[in-house]
Amino acid sequence: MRTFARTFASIIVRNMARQHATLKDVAISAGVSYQTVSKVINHQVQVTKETEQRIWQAVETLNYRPNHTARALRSQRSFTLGYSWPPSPKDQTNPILDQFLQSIFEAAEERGYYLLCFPYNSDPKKHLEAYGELIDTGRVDGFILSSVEYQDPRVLFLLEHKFPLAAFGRSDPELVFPWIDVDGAAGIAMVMEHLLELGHERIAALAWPENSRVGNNRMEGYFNTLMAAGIKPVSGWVKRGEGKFSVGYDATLQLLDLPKAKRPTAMIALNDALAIGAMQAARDRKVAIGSQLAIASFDDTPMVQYLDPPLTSVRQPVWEVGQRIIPMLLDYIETGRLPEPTSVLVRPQLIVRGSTGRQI
Amino acid sequence: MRTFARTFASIIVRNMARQHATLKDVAISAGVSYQTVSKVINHQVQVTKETEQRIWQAVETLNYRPNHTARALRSQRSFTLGYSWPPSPKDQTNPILDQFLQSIFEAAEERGYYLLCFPYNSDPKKHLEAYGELIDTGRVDGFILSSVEYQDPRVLFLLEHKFPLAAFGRSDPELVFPWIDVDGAAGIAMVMEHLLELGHERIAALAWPENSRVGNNRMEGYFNTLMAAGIKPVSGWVKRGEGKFSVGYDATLQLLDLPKAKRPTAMIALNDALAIGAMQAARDRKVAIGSQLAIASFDDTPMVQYLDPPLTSVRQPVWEVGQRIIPMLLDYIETGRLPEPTSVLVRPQLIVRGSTGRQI
DNA sequence: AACGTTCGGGCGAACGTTCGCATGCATATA
DNA sequence: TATATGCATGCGAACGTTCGCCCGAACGTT
Repeated sequence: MRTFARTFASIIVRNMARQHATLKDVAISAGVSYQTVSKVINHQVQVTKETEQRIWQAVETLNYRPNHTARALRSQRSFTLGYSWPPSPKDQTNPILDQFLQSIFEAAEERGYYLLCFPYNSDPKKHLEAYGELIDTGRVDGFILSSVEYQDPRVLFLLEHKFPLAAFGRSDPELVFPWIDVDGAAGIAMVMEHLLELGHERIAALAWPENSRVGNNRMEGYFNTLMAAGIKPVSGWVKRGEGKFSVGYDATLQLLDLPKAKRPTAMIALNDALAIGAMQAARDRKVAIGSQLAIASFDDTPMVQYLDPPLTSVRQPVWEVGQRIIPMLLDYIETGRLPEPTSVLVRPQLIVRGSTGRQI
Repeated sequence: MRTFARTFASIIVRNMARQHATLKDVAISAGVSYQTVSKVINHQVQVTKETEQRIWQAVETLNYRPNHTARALRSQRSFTLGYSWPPSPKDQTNPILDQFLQSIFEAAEERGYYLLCFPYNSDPKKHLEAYGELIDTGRVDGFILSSVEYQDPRVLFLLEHKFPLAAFGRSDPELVFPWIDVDGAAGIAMVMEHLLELGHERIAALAWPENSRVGNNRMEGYFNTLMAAGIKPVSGWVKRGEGKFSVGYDATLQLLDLPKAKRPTAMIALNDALAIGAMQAARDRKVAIGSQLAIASFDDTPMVQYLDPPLTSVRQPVWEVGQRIIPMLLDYIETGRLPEPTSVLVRPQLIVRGSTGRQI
């Protein structure tokens, strides 16, 4: 037996007697039928200047606002977008969450939409149920997704149900849906070229596990740049693991404990936490960051500018992503056709700081 | 002339022919009237075991889900809560946002509610309009507020409109509304007692401007503890400014450049960014953090555990705040009476690390 | 035998919109 | 003068629920 109404039934409905003006009130005040008022408000029909004038006048004096729920019921559209994202682990902060949210809220509001946010259930099956419920109860017109992976169950589910979505991040190339992504390969390539220019040729990498879509994309920038420079990658110099401090710390200790001839002079990290771990390892081994070991990373968490030395990092154009993903989704919802272009790749920006100071 | 429907009129309504089962479908399938189905689903009426059985069976096979919009229209309740928060400045990350959001999303979902998030408009007048619109269009049943200040316009507005709210943070004592807050005074007092135990008696403070409600509350913990220990506060040792790196850095340099006899041996900061600035200043003046100068702060941003040395800081019980604020608001909405207790103060937790290491 | 009570369930209405079509009137056309 | 065209507006219905009231049958009580 389902229980979707378990709380509903027991609610004591409050009567605040808060009366809003309705279409009918406006109609009476303006001396027309309420359907005409509706049409004027929605700019659907031509009326005489005077009638229109009277109607808007009445709207103004009665302080009329169309009831969203009634409008949604009749038009079968909720003007609401669903969004849920994986929470960041306790020992880390999501560096782009706030900005991304503010950006999509603003872009959505501009077109008359709001965002409905719901918890991220770590059990994929239950998480998909949440999407199903929002769809079936008609609460949302589409979804924003982020942290998309290969064969992402959410993407597959929504495609299967032919329900509109737009994602921050790619999935498998053969899955066609609106997405926008930061060109991670280009970002790391910028870092690599920066290091090459500084004279580094022995560059290690702190990477993520091989099943990470985002990680693999960023690492393309590493391998491609090395290849283009005619440098053969050293297999032991690519360390993989979770993107957290301890992984970066341990991996870097291993690298620094290599015999001098086999030691890298620079390293890139796929995110800031790894790089911060690397910096601590360097300090513990009395290796001067910047001059003896250059370190650079990805994300540009605001506070890395205050590390000692400040960390060179790649900054994602988060605000832009938010501003662009919303129109993609809304165009899809409102026209029923995939937006053109269906997918967008934006370039990140390299922020050079002291951690990649000139080599001695 | 208002334009609330400017986008609405021009929308090409898509016909995805996505058919959901309705009450009537279930009723036909179960051989009863659709109103009876409604009552069974909402547990409002007694029916025979067999009838109920047939109805739930039909619900199951047709995969029926009550249409949220219709339910909201009829019952005049949206089962949605509004939330908007001030975006963090570009050079800082909001350390508790993600956890707080996940917590309130989860707590709300548990009682059948979702959160509608909308952008924070820095112009207070326009920002209040957003609240007004959500109220007037019936999109939300109540609001969550955070970063509440003295004479907070949002609080005043909602109280005036008698619209339900619950806040993370206090406002003026004479304003009665549901709120939950972290006891900042207690948090700083814990830090102060920790420093006193270590033998420090010369303790400076990096504080916020005097019009900050949260800041003043935290500083109570500073002054009260000093007074209780019989230590007279030194006026020049309380530095005030925005809670950012550069302020902490500059203020600390000033303190460290005092003649040795007038110099503090420890300092507290009202947030992590200030403390990180202080640490950098200490490094630049070759002052050993922990032994020569103890530094402690408030917030416990995840990454401060990775600073060198790791930073002693006060951690807010963010998850708990989220779990408790939602029931406060929902009880208020559903019963129409202020929740009991109307306001709650929770204690933060002191996390001791190397930055307050033993004094030499 | 007449009467109240309880139980199971039905019925019409309402929530506030939008939609499709009809209608009346004035103007232009045959 | 009769007929087509356009314009401004009205009308009934529908979206999918919940709500309040009614009704008939079964049961027990006087």
